[in-house]
Amino acid sequence: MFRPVKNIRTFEAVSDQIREQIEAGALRPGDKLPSERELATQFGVSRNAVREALRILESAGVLELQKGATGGAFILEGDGSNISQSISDMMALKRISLRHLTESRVELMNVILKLACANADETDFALLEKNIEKTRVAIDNKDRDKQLELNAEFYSIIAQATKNPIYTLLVAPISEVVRRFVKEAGVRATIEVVHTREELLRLMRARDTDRAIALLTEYLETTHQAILRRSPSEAAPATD
Amino acid sequence: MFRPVKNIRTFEAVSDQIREQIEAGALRPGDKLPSERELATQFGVSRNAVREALRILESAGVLELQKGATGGAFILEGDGSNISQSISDMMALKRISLRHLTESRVELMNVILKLACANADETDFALLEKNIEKTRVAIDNKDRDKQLELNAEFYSIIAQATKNPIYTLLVAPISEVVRRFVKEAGVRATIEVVHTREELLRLMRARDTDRAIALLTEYLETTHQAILRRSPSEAAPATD
DNA sequence: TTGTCAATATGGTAGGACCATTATATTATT
DNA sequence: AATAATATAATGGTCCTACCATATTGACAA
Repeated sequence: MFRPVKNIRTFEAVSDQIREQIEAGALRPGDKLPSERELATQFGVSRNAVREALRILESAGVLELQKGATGGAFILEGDGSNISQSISDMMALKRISLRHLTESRVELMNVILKLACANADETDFALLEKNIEKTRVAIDNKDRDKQLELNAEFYSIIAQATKNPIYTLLVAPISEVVRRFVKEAGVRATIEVVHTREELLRLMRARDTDRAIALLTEYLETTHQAILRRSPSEAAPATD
Repeated sequence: MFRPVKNIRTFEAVSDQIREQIEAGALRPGDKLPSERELATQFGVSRNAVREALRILESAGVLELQKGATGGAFILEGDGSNISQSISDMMALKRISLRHLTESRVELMNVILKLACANADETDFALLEKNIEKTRVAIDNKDRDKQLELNAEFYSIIAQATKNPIYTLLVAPISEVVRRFVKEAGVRATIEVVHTREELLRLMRARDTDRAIALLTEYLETTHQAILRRSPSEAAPATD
């Protein structure tokens, strides 16, 4: 029984070491790393290798790179938005069908809404109120991009109300893919969505979990049907 | 009202274009990209920029780089396993706690198990049976790595039984992170897990959704407690 | 046929050069 | 003295060239 020959690449060794420092707590959010040139000499590698390592960590949302005299690599808080990007990537590779998307969206939102009803506080409700109001304006102005953005935000706020950041991470990519479908299909939002969300907010405030779930499920299914009517091509089954 | 000056970096433009090709379906899993040098000339940028773009996509789990004469960048299937690294990062930055992870795991598995009970066919059951049998052997042989691998596979099979690839995508990274914790904590598997899973399989075959969910939830909570007992440091509350 | 070795294409690493941006120090101007 | 303009320096971003390590292929010899 032999051990596999280690084939670690230079830039991996560098990014691993930086990750270790973060895990150990030696590097904390807000900290600044030495410059690329300095890191290169400290690690004894080329600046290229350092750059690729930093690039990985940047795309992972671990740090941020700033230009200029006082620039450099700064450790971030980490909001997980990169995870959403990854899930989006995976969905693109899987060629997710609308049916699969809607099904998981309904199930996920059921769970999230249940937890949100239980854990939401007045801050969350206020955010939802503000979001609904902005949505009303966007619909009046026929600003579709803004409206789609607020749409994703709405579900994101509900996810945050669960007080478990993982749900926020899961919701974002799903909203993103839905947004793509909606945009392609050219589905237009009516003022009804505002009414539905106001009603949903009322039910959440009343902690009426069951009715809230029922309302949201019905609404999501309606959206699903609207997209299907507009773009029958998307009704085709995915590759798996 | 002015438009923001676009400040997109070269390697971002490259990785974005590749991502677009994937989203559009022009690039599919298994496809091979031109060599770095060829891409550099096609994009009209330096090989450095191409490499950084490929590095990002590689770390995102979108593609794989192979050395040698017939090497190159190959588009991957996208199984979501790379996302686990991002989740680990967020946990290192104290944005996600083990409690968060376990809670969402329980909720997610509840949903998945419900759908799996409804949609699983004999093929899925056979896979689960084989997995359980292999787990029994691994435990007898005290092969912990193998056992942890089979553990993740078990949940993956259940996710696939839902016939919705999104769930498979979501389960993989969570299983992976849990695996890491279990390994670090040194939690040992007993033959009991085999019994539990056999019972779960029985319930699934009987389409007894409620009892199946209850059993799995209890088991997952037990696992959570076992990890906490072994590594009290992880019990520390997160920042939010 | 089989094994050996050279050729070749690919990703990985290195080092140097220069550009664009940003903050700071310096100088000139009012 | 206060302010504005300018030079300076540090940093990330980009490009180029060269070379290394690896993996496949094909030629050649045993």
